[in-house]
Amino acid sequence: MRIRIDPTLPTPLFEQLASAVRSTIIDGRVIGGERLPAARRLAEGLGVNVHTVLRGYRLLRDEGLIELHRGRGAVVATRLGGHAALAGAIHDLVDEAKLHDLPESALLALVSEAYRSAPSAAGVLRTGPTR
Amino acid sequence: MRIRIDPTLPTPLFEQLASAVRSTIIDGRVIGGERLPAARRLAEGLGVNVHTVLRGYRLLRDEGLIELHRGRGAVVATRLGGHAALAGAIHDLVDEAKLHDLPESALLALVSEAYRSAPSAAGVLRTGPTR
DNA sequence: CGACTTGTTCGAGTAACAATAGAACAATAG
DNA sequence: CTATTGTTCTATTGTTACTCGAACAAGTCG
Repeated sequence: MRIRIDPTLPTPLFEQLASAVRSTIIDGRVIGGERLPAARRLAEGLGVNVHTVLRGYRLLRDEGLIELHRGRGAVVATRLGGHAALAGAIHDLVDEAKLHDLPESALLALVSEAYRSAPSAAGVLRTGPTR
Repeated sequence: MRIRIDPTLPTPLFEQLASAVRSTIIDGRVIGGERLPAARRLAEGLGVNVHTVLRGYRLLRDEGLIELHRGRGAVVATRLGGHAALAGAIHDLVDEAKLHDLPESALLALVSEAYRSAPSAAGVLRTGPTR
């Protein structure tokens, strides 16, 4: 896994780090259970503070993509298969958006709003007879 | 067209305003060529500064959704059809994301990264056993 | 023309946040 | 036990974002 971080970009460092790792997980380039580098070591390698790396890791943990354990480090969550359809849906959407010359910011805003107004997965998954 | 903004939310006011107007346009609840309220008047009605409203308008203008003209006001851009496929793609993606229990923040990050499929560089990360 | 409307630009102040740093702590591995 | 690794706490620094006031410029309309 190769991660690129650019301090000159407006995007926060911890977010760049999280995005890079997230992509490798969603794309299936790392398998569940695989161990990520220790925060202190990675921080040194990237030339950033340990807290910055840990913040990125914590972000991914909150998203359910990795697990953090003291003494054991950061581990890619198992039971993460089937993201292929997700990656495909994302690709389709981006294609459609660029077809309409819709800027990234507008696309994100629309997705965000759709996410909030959509029913939760749990609700869709059946909760007994509807009438 | 009813617009509601909440100063207590972490989302910037101008962004809340832009999102509200954007939705009404994408959903087709306002027709192309239709005129939006003048910034000063809308600002007074919402209890915010004129700049806040104008910044929201400017955001939509940069997205190509409206046009701004001095003396004439803000007008919904014509030639905005064909967003149906876009709305569909968004819906599909959100469904898929919720099926995987993927949080909104993670979804937005993935879409964002997919949109600009040309990252920049500096820094390396290796996976596998941490020696 | 001339008064009015409307968006634009300049400048500024406050708040929020990112990033860094040091230290001590708790759980896990070997 | 010893070393590793994430967690928590406090603190500082620099930068950015948001909101706002006032003056300006371009257009509209009688």
